[in-house]
Amino acid sequence: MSNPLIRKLVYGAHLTDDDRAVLEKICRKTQWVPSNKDIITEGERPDNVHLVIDGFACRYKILPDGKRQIMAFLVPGDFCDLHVAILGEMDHTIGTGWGCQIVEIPRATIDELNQNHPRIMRALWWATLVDEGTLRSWLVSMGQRPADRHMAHLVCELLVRLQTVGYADADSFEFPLSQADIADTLGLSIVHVNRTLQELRGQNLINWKHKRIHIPDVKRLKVFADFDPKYLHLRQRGDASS
Amino acid sequence: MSNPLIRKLVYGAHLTDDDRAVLEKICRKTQWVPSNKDIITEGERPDNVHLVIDGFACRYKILPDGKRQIMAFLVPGDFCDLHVAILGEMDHTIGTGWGCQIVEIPRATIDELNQNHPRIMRALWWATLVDEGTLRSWLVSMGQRPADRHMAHLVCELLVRLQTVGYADADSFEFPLSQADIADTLGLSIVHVNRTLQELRGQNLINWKHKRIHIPDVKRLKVFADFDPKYLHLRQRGDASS
DNA sequence: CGCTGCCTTGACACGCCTCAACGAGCGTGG
DNA sequence: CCACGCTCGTTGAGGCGTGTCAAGGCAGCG
Repeated sequence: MSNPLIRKLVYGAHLTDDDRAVLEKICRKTQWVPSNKDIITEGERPDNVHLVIDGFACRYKILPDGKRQIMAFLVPGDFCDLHVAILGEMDHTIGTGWGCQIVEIPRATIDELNQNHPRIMRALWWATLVDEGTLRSWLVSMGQRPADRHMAHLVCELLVRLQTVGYADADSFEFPLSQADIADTLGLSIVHVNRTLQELRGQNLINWKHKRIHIPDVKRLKVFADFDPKYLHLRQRGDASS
Repeated sequence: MSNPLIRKLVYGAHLTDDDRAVLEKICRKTQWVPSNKDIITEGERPDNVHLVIDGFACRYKILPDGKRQIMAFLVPGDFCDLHVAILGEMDHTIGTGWGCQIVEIPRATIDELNQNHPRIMRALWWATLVDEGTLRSWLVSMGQRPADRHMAHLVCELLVRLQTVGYADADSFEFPLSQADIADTLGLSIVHVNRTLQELRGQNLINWKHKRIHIPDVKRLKVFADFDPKYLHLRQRGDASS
C-alpha cells in the first residue's frame, strides 16, 4: 500500500492481491541517487530497469549549443527505461537535479512478469501509454499556450499526478526544483519564468515558497490553464469497463 | 514487399517470411478517407485499429480558443490507435486534411497476433515506442530551436521516415500540406511560416513547390537542423543485436 | 468568369530574450 | 563567529523573433 507504483497502477488496471504482492516485493531494495547525478545517459543499453520511488527525476536532452530541454518529470511510481530493450538504446538522458530514491529491477524480473503476470504487464504498458499522452499534452502547451497558462498547466498536472501516488495533498505539494529547471521545461528564459511566476502569484493563482507549491484555488487554476486531466487516463477505481 | 508496414517494421525487428505473410494479409482491404475527414475523434473507443497505407494523416488537438496543435504526422506504415484499448478512450483526434488510404484491422486480429505472433507484437510495440521518441524530439525542437531550424528538422525527419517506407527518393518527397498546416505543427503563425520558408529557400536549403519538397543538399540541411536520426531507432537491416 | 483557398507582403505590436547588475540565503573555512 | 563564495532569485533596459491585422495576387475550379 505504501508503494507509489501500486498506487499508480491501480488507476490503470485491476490488480489482484497476488499482483500487488509481486509488485511490493520488486520494490523492496531502494537506493539513493544524489543530486545532479544522471540515472541513465543517452546511448546506454541498461541491463536493469529503473523506477523512481521518491523525489523527482527528469528526462532531458542537451543541444550542441548547450541548451537543455526537459521532456518529462518522473515522479514516484514512474519508470525511467522500462522498454529500452525493445528500442536498443536510450535516445535521451535521465537525471535528477534534486536527488531521488529509485529501485533497480533486473531485466529478468520484467521478462518473468511478461510470462507469468499478464495483468501487471498490461498495467505497465498502460503506464507507458500515459507517458506518451503526457508528452502530447506538453507539446500542445508548448506550441499554443502563452507562458503563464503553460506554467499553470504544468502545475495542475503535477498536482494531480502527485496526488495519485500520495505525494500531494488537496492543494499543495513539495517541489524542490529551481526556476532554471522550470525554464528548461517550458522552453523559456529564467528571467521570463521569474516574471511569469510573479504575475501568477499576483493573481493569487500559484504560491511557490520554500520548495513548496501551494494553490489557493485549485478550480480557478485549472480553468485558467484549461486543464483537462483526461490525458492521464486515470480510470476511477471501481470503473467497470475493460 | 509493397507493403509500407512491413517495410517499416523490418527496421525494428526480425520478421520471418511467415510473419510477413500474416502482415501482408492484414493490409489487404484498404479504404479511402477523403480530405478533411477525421479518422477517429477524441473520446471515441474505436473497435477497429486504423493503419495508414498511403498519404498523410495527423494527430491534433483543438484548444477552446480555436487554436490547433498538430502533434504527429502519420505516414504510410503508421498506426493511428493501436493501443487505445489499453487506455480506454482517445485523448486526441486523428484526421487527414489531404486524403489518405487506410486499413481497418479488427481488434480480434490484434488479439490474435498478441497470442500467436510474439515477434510481430514486439515489432508493433517497437513502432509505438518510436512514436514516443519522435514526440520527445518534437518537444525539443519546439522548446529550443528557432523557427528556421525547427522547420528544417521537421523536413529532415519526414525525408527519413518516408524513405524508410519507400515514399521518398534521395532528396525529395511529395508533400500535400498547406503552410497553415505547418504553422499548426510548429506552433507558429502562417505569416511567419511563410517568411521562414522564403529564408530557407534563399539559403538554398529547402525547395517546396507544387506539393513537393526538394532538398538541394541533404547533408547541409541535416547539419543546419542539427538532425540526428537516432531517435527513430532504425536498426540497420542486418544488425545482429537483440 | 468569378469564386475561393492559399500564398505573399507591409506595418506595427508584443511576448519573450539577452545582458548586466544586485540581493538573499546558506554552507564552508578561517 | 564572521567572512567569503556559491547558487538562486530579482530587477531594469533594450533588442529581436514572432504575432496580428490588413490587403492584394495568383491558381484552380465550377
